[in-house]
Amino acid sequence: MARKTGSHAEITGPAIRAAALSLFARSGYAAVSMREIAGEVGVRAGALYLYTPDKQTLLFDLLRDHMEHLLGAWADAKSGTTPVERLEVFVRFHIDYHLDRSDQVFLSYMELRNLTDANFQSIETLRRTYEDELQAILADGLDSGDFTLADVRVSTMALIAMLNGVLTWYREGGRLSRDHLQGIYWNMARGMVGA
Amino acid sequence: MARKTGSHAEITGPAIRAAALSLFARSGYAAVSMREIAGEVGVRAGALYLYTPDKQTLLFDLLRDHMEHLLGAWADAKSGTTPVERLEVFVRFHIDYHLDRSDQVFLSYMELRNLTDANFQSIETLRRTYEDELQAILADGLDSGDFTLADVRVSTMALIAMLNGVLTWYREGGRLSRDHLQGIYWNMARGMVGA
DNA sequence: GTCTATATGCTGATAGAC
DNA sequence: GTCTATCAGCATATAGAC
Repeated sequence: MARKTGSHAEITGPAIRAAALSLFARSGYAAVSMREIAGEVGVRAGALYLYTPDKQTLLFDLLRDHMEHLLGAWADAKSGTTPVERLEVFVRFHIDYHLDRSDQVFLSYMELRNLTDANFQSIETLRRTYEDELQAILADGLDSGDFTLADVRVSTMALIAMLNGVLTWYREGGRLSRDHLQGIYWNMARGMVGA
Repeated sequence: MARKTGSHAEITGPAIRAAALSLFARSGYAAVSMREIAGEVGVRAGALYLYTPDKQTLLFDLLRDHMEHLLGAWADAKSGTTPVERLEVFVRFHIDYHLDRSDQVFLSYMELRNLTDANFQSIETLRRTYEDELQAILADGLDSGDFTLADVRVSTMALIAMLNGVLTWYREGGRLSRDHLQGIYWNMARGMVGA
């Protein structure tokens, strides 16, 4: 039954977060005003403060939810027995996730510097946890002799940077299908780690 | 002979640009005020407008000068006859340049969205010119059979993203020397292109 | 060349009516 | 739950004194 009052808590809350995500991703946190976000949602600026104590918390909640969702999705997706299999799963998962949630991903590495120190540390911990998942795969592959690489940490950072880069240029519906793209990146990743 | 007037045009102009570069890199263009820049230089906000028509132009000039300097430095540094040699020179040059001018490089891919459309197009053209230098090396190596790669454009973007990533984590004076770092990245790059 | 003073407008956030 | 009205402060940029 649709309610007849002016109450829209279940709608407005998520709408505010969606609008903030989209606007922050497009223009940057510092360049977006609370009035703009409210305008996108269809309410006045004051109404936003029923859903967030302040603008900083709005950003932080977006980043924290993203990181937690990413870690949960990876926990569900991770599979494979050999390091090579597990690396391939990681590469394909990472690309899929980044293309499906490009705004969240983009935000989460563009707006880190606009977090307060405490909030930044909190996000950094989550991000490091995700990096460690890849690092563990590489370390296992180095031990088992499946991979040939000079430095596990450097390879981890290089792989993540390479994969993140997809966001800066790939557009769905263009020359390359997503599956084809993943295949190309998986080949490059394999070459990077000497598999 | 030192002049005795209050005129400091030769000092203040560059100082403004240096302060803007540093502050924009640390906090982001939108979050930095003209007053902050002036404060860093030791003048009042109004004095900045003797050196730049507005804040937008100040940002644009920093990015344009960076890109032009990068292209000039690469023109001086590029060498090697075989594609493999030329790729190694590129990898080492790119890392050196990025570590030597990390603020400029960081700015030039964090603040693109704060440029006006016309200014953005201008910077994009320069950036694409640089990318094309790497892309030409890969295309030559593919033709000659020195490289094995599925897609020249994808490999170009992947290599650049991987190399840019150095900025996000490498700190001079740490566990790895710069030369060691370059060697590791060169090995990974070689693996990526099947050389 | 730099200063002070100022214009005009937008900012994040709050108080109280409905 | 949302609105209107408002606060105090800071933004970019300019004008005119020195």
